[in-house]
Amino acid sequence: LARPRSDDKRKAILSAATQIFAERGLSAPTSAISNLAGVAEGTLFTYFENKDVLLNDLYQEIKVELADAMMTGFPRKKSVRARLRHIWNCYTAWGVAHPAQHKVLSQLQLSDNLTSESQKAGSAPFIEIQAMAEDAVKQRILEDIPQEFLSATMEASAQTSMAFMTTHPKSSSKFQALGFDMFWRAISKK
Amino acid sequence: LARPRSDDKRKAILSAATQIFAERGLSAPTSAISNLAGVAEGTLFTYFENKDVLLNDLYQEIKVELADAMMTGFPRKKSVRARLRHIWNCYTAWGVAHPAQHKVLSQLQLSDNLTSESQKAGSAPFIEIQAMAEDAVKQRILEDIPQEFLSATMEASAQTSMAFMTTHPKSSSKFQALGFDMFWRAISKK
Amino acid sequence: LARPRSDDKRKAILSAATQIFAERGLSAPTSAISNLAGVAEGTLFTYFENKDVLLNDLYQEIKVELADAMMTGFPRKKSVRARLRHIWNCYTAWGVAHPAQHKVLSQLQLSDNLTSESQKAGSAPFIEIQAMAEDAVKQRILEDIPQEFLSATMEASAQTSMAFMTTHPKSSSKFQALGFDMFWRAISKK
Amino acid sequence: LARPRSDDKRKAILSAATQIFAERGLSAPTSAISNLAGVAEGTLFTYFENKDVLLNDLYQEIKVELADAMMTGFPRKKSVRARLRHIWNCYTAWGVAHPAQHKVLSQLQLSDNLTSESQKAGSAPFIEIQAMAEDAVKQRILEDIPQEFLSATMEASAQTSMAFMTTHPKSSSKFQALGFDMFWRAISKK
DNA sequence: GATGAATGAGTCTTCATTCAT
DNA sequence: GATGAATGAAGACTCATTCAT
Repeated sequence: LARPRSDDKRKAILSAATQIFAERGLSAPTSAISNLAGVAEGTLFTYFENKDVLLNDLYQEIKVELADAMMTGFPRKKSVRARLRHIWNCYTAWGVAHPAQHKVLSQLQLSDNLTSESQKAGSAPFIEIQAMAEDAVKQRILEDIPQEFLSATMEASAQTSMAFMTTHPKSSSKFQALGFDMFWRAISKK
Repeated sequence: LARPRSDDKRKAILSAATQIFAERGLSAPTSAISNLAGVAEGTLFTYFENKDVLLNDLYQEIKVELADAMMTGFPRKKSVRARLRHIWNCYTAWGVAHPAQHKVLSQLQLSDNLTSESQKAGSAPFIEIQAMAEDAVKQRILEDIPQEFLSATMEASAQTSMAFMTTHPKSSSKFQALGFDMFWRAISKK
Repeated sequence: LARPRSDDKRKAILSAATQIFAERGLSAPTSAISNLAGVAEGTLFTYFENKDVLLNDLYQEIKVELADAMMTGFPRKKSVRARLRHIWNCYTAWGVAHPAQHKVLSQLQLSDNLTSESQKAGSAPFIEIQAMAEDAVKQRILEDIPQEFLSATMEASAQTSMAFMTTHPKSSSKFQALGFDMFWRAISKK
Repeated sequence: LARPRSDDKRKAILSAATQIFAERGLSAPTSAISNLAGVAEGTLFTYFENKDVLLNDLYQEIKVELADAMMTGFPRKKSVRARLRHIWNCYTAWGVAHPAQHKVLSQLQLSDNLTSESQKAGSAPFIEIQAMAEDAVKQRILEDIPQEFLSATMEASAQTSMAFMTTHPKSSSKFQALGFDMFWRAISKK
């Protein structure tokens, strides 16, 4: 192959897209992205067929990154609480450490640009978490809460914590802990 | 230009904007709005200086509506739990009954279009709720949670419930109750 | 109405389109047209929804002009030959006098841009000619030639004459006459 | 660059170009051509300096093919009518058998892409026909028609026949014969 | 005040051509 | 020579906003 498609360039575009979309919203021009990535406007379209594909690929990319962050060091053998706490900490830490990715993820989840395939692919890395939750409910460790509702609640609670962790960097760990305690009270038996 | 006369027209535009933004996102063209409102494209700009102003005014409008819905019949004399429950029920019921307003509100809160003034004005109607929460914390009825964090948590939890109430209409009241129970466990002492 | 859509402007755009398309082909940019017409690029699209509509409207416009040129002074009462001669003369004279229109018409007829509706509308003004031809065939004045084939032959022959009339302006009427004589020999009995 | 070696590749590109241009017009992208030809996008440009050169070379190629089709079995010794009939049959048969080539030829002749050199080269193979026609005029077999006008008329008439032969395959030979009869009446003495 | 035509900068995308590999 | 990624100038069309009527 003559000059193979460069993975660096692809990553540069995705990274630029993350930054630009975070700063200017999903309606930001592709030219701003190619510009920041240091490639020609047309080059973006050799790596991503069109803007929608870019959006969807970006979504999956971030989701994988996030899943990686959450599952490294996952204490499979420990208590439900410990495992949830691990996820909670990783998720909120990731969000605070990667505000652009986090913001873009939120925007993408609300937008109409995600294909159902992307959504499926995006939730795949989180299957283990769901399995754990279902188990815990069956074991009567958690309240009888539909699994999806539980996930959604965790998501929402973590988002709230993250927001405060970002806004109050000095109390970051305090809000991280407080958020989890509240979440745990919300879902655990007795 | 001073505030022009026809309040009907202003309301028609705001109502159309709600519908259009809910269906097509905040980047929907103003022409779609004026069109649905039954006024000329230019007319929109005699009622709202520009699109950003429209967005901010719409935000405040919806917030006021929402506050109205939440405060009518507010049981000032009852227990903290009863009062929170009232707010919870009103809020979620309003969201389910007014999906367009609710959706637009979420979009606006995430967008970069809101001025800090709008945000301030938008939270004004909720002062009473905040006061109540602070009181309850002092009275040791609630956990020691910063007031803002408590509000944000309530907001997030209610959003989650609403989403499920809308998606599962038959279990609407079940999710409404479940959501509140979880929220109450999260914040109440012991 | 505030500033009603100006027929002058519409005509200016159509006229500019004729000139530009004749000079640079149907793929000429719309900006060249708006530019020549003395309007903003966007204005073109308030008069014609998109380029295809412009193309189709232009086609019908030219066809009507052409039909007008051919049918004014049409000698309904004279012989078939006289009537065909009238049409021949008008058509070729029109083509020579309006080379841009003529060229664009040819291009449009070959392009894939014409809707079947446009084609129908475009041939409407020529119904009388077709009726005459069919009559003449029945009356045994003309050879037994399918009406459509006869029309097509006339069209092709006239095009050929026009081309030579344009290229050899001094012999214009000679070629006009020669072309018709040949055409008449081709179709007439005996 | 000197003419590169693989004649196969050159032919593949020309053949692909014929098909693509016939289907999608002369504005079809060169990438579609290289793609169909099974070569890289850049390769096309080692065989043809640019798109215009490709267009002109294709024109000459088709013209030569067509001349071949018309002159094989040419009855040099027979009557003018027989010789013209041979040409007529070969031309129309070729057009019907090679619709893509035929269509592209028409498009090229109308386009502004042909250099005068190409046009000269393209008409070279038809010199013999022209010579025959001039002879016949001198011999008073044909009407006194300028040679170029006669050629143009034959071209136009044959095109018309071809169009009907293609559209009405069942009456193909009928239209072939009818067209020639009309053409012959148009040009022959008495 | 109301109207909607006019404006033109801005957007995504295409494509002939170049050139590094 | 062959390849196909890279380029960037167009091009069709949109849309917030202005302003003549």
